[in-house]
Amino acid sequence: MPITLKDIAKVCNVSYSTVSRAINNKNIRPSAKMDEIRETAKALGYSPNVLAVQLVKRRTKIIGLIIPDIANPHYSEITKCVEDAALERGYQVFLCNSDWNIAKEKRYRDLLIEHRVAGMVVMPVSDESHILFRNLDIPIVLLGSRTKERSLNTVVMDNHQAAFLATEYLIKKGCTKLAYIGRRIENYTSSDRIRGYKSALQAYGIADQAASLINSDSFQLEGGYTATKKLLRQPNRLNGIIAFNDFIAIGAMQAVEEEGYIVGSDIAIIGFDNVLYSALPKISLTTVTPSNEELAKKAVAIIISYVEENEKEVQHLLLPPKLIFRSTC
Amino acid sequence: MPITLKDIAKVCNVSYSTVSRAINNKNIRPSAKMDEIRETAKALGYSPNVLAVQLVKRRTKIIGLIIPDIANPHYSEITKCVEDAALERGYQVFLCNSDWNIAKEKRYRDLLIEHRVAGMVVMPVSDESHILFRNLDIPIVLLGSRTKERSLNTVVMDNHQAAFLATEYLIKKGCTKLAYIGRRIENYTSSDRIRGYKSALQAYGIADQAASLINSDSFQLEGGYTATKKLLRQPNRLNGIIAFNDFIAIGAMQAVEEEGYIVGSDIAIIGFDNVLYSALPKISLTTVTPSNEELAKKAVAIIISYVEENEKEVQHLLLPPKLIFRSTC
DNA sequence: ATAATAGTTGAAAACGTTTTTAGATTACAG
DNA sequence: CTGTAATCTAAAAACGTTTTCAACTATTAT
Repeated sequence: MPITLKDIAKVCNVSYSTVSRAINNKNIRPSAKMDEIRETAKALGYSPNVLAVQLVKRRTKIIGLIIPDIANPHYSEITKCVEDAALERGYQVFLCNSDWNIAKEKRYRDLLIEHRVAGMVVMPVSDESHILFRNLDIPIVLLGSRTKERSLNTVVMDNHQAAFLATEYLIKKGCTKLAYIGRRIENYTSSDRIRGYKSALQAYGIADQAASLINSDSFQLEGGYTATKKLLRQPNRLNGIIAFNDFIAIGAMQAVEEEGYIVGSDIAIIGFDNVLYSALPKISLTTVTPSNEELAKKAVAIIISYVEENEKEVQHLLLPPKLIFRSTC
Repeated sequence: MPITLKDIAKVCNVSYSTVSRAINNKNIRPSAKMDEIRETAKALGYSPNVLAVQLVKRRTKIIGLIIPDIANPHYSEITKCVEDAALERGYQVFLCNSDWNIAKEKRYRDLLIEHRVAGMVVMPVSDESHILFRNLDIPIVLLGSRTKERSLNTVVMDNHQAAFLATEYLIKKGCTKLAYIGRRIENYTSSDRIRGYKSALQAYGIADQAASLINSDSFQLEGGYTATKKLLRQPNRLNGIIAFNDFIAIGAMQAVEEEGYIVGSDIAIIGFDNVLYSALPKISLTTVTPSNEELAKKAVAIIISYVEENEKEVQHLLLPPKLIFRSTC
């Protein structure tokens, strides 16, 4: 059994409250006795029972992180950033993998509440799952997705601006016939990017018939691949593709190459999210993304502001997008 | 403040110990009163305080997972598997990212002890860090790396057999001049694979001059790339490469292609670990790996056997390797 | 109807801390 | 020396549970 305060107290012939004070430096003056207590604590290998501490203090230093798929590099990178940001502030991360499963997400939500976490950072499975996190009297931060109800804190990239930037970049690179490949889903991420795409078209006076909006069957490689194949069979070949995400973009690259065009010079392609694959020399996809570090830092900061500074206001943060220039444009 | 047992007890006019029993179904017979208690608990939104439960039961249902880099797909996949395996047994994962930093690893070790986790699954930063986990009176499982001291549980792929299998496969595919690219490091993973390579050479009567052992500068793409470049400048061209890991293998692929040879037909390449990239159609690397699910399941099972079945024996599990056939051989 | 038994219940202790309270000691000024 | 303030210490309460124990209440067998 682990050593407790009482064990140390017995050895040092003091009460265990004195030991507690010695270890937490709650004494005004340092003294020989205090030193002695600290030394025997170390000698006995004392390790404070965080469970007891948290129980009596009625707060934990744990942040729950709910993400859809830790094996996906996009999420694992964010996880790393959240972990780093938490550690920096003295907090730990309780990892929850919802597996794109809303039932699991709910289960984890309850579990985290039972564990009395300081707060939760959530990348929800879908927009419907947002309601799971309302009225929880634990601070919640939605990461990377906006929501209709304004009661939840959000930290997201400015997707409108991001898509605008991406489209503008292609136009400035000389692209005259553009296509946006994505999924038409009732979802802020999607609709913001589409809006951004459209306002860039307008801002640069690109005619409607020179800019299409194509549906992808999935968010994966295949979706981008088949959509692009279809696009390339149409007359009046396009020369710029904005893909909803990097996977779709990589699928598009494959299709473009198969059809005998050269990615970058014949057809420029830009994606979103800066997935790990995109950096591979063989792929080298130009993409736009928020800084994950920023995203994570802000999210953690919001939670801590609630529990430590007694913040009450709901926060909605829009982070500026960042273009990552590589070889597909 | 959250609802407690006492709140429910007050409403139902019973003692709080009765409420506890009702909620945990510790009563032999179901009765109307029990149902009433459970209903008011639900109505009030009762959520048990796990901290208190864990304190009094003197055990948690948390497994600490210490890995070097969650953003690396290799580790994030294992993380996912550990998380799944834990969830299946009713445990949760406390994620710790050591960042290849032994000081951080130590800090996390202490933190997990303070949290009184049920056990730890560790993928150590280096062989030296093994000693951090000795004599902890918490069950420890080293995942994916063997250690000299037999006091720690280990679950690893049989690296000797794995390298043997990989080499044998190349030989049977018709490769006559082989090279192994890896790092010569005092490390079981490395040395076991080298031994496996050598015993396959011996078993199939490959002469020493037809089989080299090349050092890679790093475990990354570049290491494999430069080593292969060097190899290809030698006379009497090789036709089969066994790389210590997939990154080195992918680097080697790049070099092979640059030198004008065709991966697969001219020069076969096989890696280890089945990193996520390896599955990409553009890469499609043949590789050998353990089943991460198995690895994780066994590790979790060992920890649970200690805490729930009072197991005392240290276990050393060797998991069979698995060849993943793709297009580089 | 009564005794024996089985099942249910409430009080209380325990888990390992922090923190409040009140008491004891020290220090210092008058 | 005494009185007061300042500081330190021990005891006890609290955090929210589970669990033991003893007391009680049904239930069954005689």
